[in-house]
Amino acid sequence: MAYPFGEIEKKWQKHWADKKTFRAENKSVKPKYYALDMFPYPSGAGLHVGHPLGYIASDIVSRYKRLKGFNVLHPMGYDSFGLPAEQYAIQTGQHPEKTTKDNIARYREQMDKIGFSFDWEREVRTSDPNYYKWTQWIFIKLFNSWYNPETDKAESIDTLIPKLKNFSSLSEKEKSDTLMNYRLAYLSEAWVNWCPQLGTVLANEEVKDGVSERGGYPVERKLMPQWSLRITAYANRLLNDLENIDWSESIKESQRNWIGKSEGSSLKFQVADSKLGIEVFTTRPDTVFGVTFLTLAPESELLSELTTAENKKAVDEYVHYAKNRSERERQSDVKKVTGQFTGAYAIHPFTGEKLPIWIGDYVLAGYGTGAVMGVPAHDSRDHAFAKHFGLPIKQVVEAPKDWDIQKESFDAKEGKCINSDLINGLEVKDALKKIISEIEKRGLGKGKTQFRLRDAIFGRQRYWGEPIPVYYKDGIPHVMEENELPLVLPEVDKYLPTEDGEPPLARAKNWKHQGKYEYEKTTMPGWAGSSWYYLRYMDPQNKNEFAGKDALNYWKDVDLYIGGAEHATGHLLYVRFWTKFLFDLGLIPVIEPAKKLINQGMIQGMSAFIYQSISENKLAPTLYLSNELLHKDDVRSDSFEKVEEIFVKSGLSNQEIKDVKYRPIRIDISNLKNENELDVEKLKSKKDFKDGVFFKEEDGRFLVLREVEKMSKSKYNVVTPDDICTNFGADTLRLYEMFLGPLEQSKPWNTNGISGVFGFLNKFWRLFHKGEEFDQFVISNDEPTKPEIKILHKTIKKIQQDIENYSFNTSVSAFMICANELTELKCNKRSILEPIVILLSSFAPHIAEELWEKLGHKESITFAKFPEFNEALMTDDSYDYPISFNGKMRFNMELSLSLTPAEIEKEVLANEQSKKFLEGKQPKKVIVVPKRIVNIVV
RNA sequence: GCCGAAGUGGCGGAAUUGGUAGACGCGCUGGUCUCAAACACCAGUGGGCUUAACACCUGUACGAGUUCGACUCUCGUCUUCGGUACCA
Repeated sequence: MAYPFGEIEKKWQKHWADKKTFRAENKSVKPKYYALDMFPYPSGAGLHVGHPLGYIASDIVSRYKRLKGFNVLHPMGYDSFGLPAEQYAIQTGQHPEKTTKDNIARYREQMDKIGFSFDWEREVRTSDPNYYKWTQWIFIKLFNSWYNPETDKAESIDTLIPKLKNFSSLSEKEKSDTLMNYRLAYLSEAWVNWCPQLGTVLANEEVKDGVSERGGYPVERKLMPQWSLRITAYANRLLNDLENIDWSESIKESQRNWIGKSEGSSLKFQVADSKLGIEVFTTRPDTVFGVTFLTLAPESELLSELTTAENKKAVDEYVHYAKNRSERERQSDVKKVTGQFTGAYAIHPFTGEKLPIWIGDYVLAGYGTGAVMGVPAHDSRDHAFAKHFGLPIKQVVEAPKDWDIQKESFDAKEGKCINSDLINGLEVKDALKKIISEIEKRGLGKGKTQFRLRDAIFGRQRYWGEPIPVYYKDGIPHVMEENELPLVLPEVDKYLPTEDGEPPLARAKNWKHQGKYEYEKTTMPGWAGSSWYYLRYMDPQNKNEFAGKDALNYWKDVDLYIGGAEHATGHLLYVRFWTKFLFDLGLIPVIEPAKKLINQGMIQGMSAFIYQSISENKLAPTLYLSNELLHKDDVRSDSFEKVEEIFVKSGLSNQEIKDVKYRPIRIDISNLKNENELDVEKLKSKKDFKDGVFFKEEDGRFLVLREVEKMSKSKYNVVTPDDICTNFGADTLRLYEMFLGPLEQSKPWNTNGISGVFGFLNKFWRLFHKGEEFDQFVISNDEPTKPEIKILHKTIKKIQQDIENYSFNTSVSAFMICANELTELKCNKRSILEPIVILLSSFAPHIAEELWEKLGHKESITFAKFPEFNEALMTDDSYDYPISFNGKMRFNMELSLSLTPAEIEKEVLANEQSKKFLEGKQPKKVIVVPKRIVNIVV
């Protein structure tokens, strides 16, 4: 008989909600602890078993910290603006707000069933006007700020104006345009990732492999006026401050790569017979004597002036080609070298040589100056370009012997400079210093640091996002007054772009600032609201401020932040950026949002595939083959003869039958009977499959192919936590998700081990109960024995250490060991069990509350005190020493811990068994490690 | 290509500063209980050798090395997963 988890869990979930057990106070004498989960986007698919993994971990820590006497802030909310709800709205006409509300209700219901200790009074939703009012407010602050390089922080734009020459004499439009070059939120013409299918631009990190991350649509480059945030101003600080936060090395490394700092020099090349100059950025100015050509990006503005008449046609054609080559193509054939000679030449600033000027799409317009100096001998890309177009290759750094510079470039930043005039003979490191100072002395350029990081495009041509609080007056953008916020998202008749290609907001009727001025029509990107939500949780109801000073100063920053690693270069970079910005303005007391970050591993799904026939002939019925049939060596098996028969009957010709192909298609895993067998009848009840002909294995089973993939609705492999809560209870789900393995590791979901965890909870329950049905609560008040005390203290120590190391899988094992040992001792003593219930309460709170109440406590176990362990009570007087000979363990020997190493040695050597292994020889050496091991070298 | 993480039984995974490899759980085998099943309980379970036991050999991706002693440290090789991709 299983313990009554159903009743218990319902009872305590209600109790916690009614009593507001987990309410956090903004004023407290207790130390604070802020445990934050990345809030979810409430998708229509509901919560799957991957979501709670991190939530359970942070919940364990939160409950543990409460027991340790902390005032814990553990909130939850919803990142509720975003594309899927809008796509759904376009399809169905249903307002995204409605969809979002419904989805949130479902998420909430699912989360409530798992027994999280969230303070629900602090819930935030980014799509709520009371919330996005402050997102807009921060945008206005960004607009009104610039980054002062001298103070190295953001300041009000007012401090910039006195530094600008002749500013007051400029026209309004000119003033606006000038300041736009400085504002941290600014409007500019920018090359963007335009996704025609989604009808919007995407940020760099929303594009994966040249297609949109959501939906997988092609992305092309387009020049458009765009609102952007000047995150690049913070590049250095975003990089340097990584040193001081306890985040995983892999996340820090991806941020470092994303920021991509490189040091080098700018260098100007004069164009021959022209006033034009071309500035390049290079990290290897030491190779300047190896330059044999220059390459410009196809987007370069200089092209029109540079290109000679006879090359104009070819250049135009190339530019056209390069522009229309989608990002995807560019990326998929990186190896393909393309380019075009402009006909123009540049003058080498040191040697005066004439260098041909080329364009090539391996040069990116957005990085550096959009121009590179070609040093084919020491840069593999330049090398490939030079080889392809037959340009000379000139070696200027010594390479290892037998290195054929014509065949392969020598890119390493080491060796002696050769053929290099004034830096001849210098090591690269020294040559760099010397040549940069020479470049600076001659006024050709200067030492420079370049970042890969680009400014973040902030506008989206979409409906379901925060309106940007900007209006246009005489073509000049103005931000709204703070007291006019929020700028509420207007109603529209359709969620599609207008016929003229304007964003959906252009459909809003009479939507004008003060009834006169056009509002900005783009909305903010998905990451806007999530860039500061951790602050709003501190004071979510505040009507006057984004959060009150007292709350901000009390909670400060997040102590533990848990979420997916996929946000490494998106959200996690933006939230750091906004934090630093708000700090610069004196609005918050911290420069980093989270001290500690843990990336929980992804819980993958097991997709199921079956083979489907595809034929050109429409008359052909669709056949489905069991997994193994296609892999049989003898394809002419009985089944295949039948397959052909069917096709013949449908009127297919021999050739058409030959052309029939089979492809694996995903089917919903709810159609499976067990691990790899399909319930054919169930699948046939679905309309897409009802006319299919299914071919089974000889034994009558229809097998599917299982493959581990990301768990997602579109892959039909989602497992929700609900069934487990119903069948085994939330406590089992919580323990099981932790027991699966280390938190940070990705793993496919399988329920094979769940009975073990469930069995443990029942066993634990039985420690407190007697009778046939284990329904009589019986506890003894006897004094505990020494072994019982030892078990208790060992467990306290282990659980505490494991929680502090976020090693939850091993704590679950420790609980199991503890229950096994106490069961063995038939221990039902209050003095042992009571503290263990407290330990367990962070992991399995419902059963713990119930037992706690039965133990006679009136208050929730949340307010109990975490027991302390005493090392002295855990140790025995003796230790069972493993005795090894030449490092090989041979036998064990129980020895008193009071013995000195010399005494141990004597005892061991005197032992009968030792004599056998010594074979009469004298031991060369005896190593005794007290309380560890004895090793005898023979 | 580059960066990061990781390779341990049939499976998920344990193993303090280098100190009994395989904890705990699943699965499997045998048994007790039961009319039967479920639950529960007991015993066993890396591989090899041996009729069997005692014992022995071998074993943490592979190959070397350091050490009294290596899953753990060093060097090299291979594989898998994740991130990233012409950033000059």
